[in-house]
Amino acid sequence: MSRNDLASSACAVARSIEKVGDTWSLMLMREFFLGTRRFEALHRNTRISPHVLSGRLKAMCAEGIIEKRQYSEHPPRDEYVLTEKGRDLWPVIMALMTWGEKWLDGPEAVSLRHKGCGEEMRPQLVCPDCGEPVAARDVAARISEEFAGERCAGGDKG
Amino acid sequence: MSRNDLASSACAVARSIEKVGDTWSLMLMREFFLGTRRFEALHRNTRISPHVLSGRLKAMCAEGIIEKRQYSEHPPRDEYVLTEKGRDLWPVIMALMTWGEKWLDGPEAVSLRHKGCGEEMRPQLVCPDCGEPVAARDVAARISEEFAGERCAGGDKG
DNA sequence: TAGGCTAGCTTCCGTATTTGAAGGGAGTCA
DNA sequence: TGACTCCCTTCAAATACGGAAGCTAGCCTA
Repeated sequence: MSRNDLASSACAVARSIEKVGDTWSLMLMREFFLGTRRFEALHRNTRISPHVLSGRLKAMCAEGIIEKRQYSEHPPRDEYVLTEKGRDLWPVIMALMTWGEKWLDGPEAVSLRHKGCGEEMRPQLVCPDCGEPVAARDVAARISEEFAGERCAGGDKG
Repeated sequence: MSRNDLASSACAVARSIEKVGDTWSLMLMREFFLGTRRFEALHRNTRISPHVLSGRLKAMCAEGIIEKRQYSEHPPRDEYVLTEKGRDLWPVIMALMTWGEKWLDGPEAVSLRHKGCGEEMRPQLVCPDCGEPVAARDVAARISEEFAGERCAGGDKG
C-alpha cells in the first residue's frame, strides 16, 4: 500500500503517521519548537533541500499544522508559525528526544525548563487517573472490531 | 543532506528520527505494541511490501530495537520481538495516537487500560518535579553551543 | 513420491520521490 | 547600477518504493 492510504485507517496512529510520520516533517517540527520560522533558517538548520522544504511547508499549511504569516510588507516576507494543532505535536518530539538521549550516544543538546515550577526537567508520561508513570508494560490495549477487520489478522495473534 | 547524516547530529531528536522517523518503521512499532510478531502478520496488518518489510526488520534488529527469535524448530520459524530499547519507543506511538484522536477525524480504534489502577485512560505528559501537565508553551528550551554551531543559524532567530 | 500448502523471505521492474545544484523574481542597500 | 537577501522553483540524476512473482525449506495428504 502507499503512504496515502494510511489517511483512511481506523487507527489514529496510522492517520497521524500519514500527516507527520516522515523524516523531514519531524525535523521541521523540531525546528518549529526551537522557534525557527523562516524559509532560509529552516533550510540552514535542517539542511532540507529547498524543493522538499517547499513541499512540506505547503502540505503542513494545507493540513493546518502551520500558518503562513507576513512579517514584513516591504519587502514582502513570510514566516511559518505553528497553529494549536501543530503545537499539540510537541509530545511526539519530546518522546523522540527522551528516547534518543537514553539510547543513542551523544551530547545533551537541549535543556528544558518548566516555566511553572522553574525546574530543569524532561517531561514524563503518567496515568491521568492515578498519577503513576506508565510504560508499555503497564497498559493493556484492546482494538475495536472495525480496526481488527482492517488489519485482516486472519484469526491468529501474529 | 541525506537522512543518514542525522545520525551524527548533536540533537537527540535528529538521531532518533534517523532510526525510527519514517512511515514504515513507525507503523511497525505500532504493530509490535499491538502484539504482532511474525513476518506474514506484520505484512498483512500494515500492508508493507515484503521487500521493505524485510529491510526494516533487518535494520531494526541491527539497531537493537527488536530481536529475532526462533519459536519453532520444525519447521524453523522466526518471530520478532521488541527489546527494552524498542519498548521505550512506546511514548512516541502514544503521542501520535493522542494527537490523531484529537485532530484527525476517525473512530477510536484502540482502548487502553492502566493495569495499575484499572482505569481506561490516555497517558498524559507531566513535569516530573511538580506533577503539573506540560505542553509546549509551558517549557523554555535552550540549546547547547555545539548544537547551535551545527545549525549555523547565522545570528538570527530564524 | 507426488502434489500441494505455509512461512519467510528475495528478486525484479516500472514508477514515484528525493537530492543537489542551479536559477529566478522581488525587493533593499550603497 | 550592481550587489545582496529572501523565498522559493526547475531540472537531471540517484534512490526508494509498490506490487507481483519466485524461491526455499519443511510439513501434510494420499
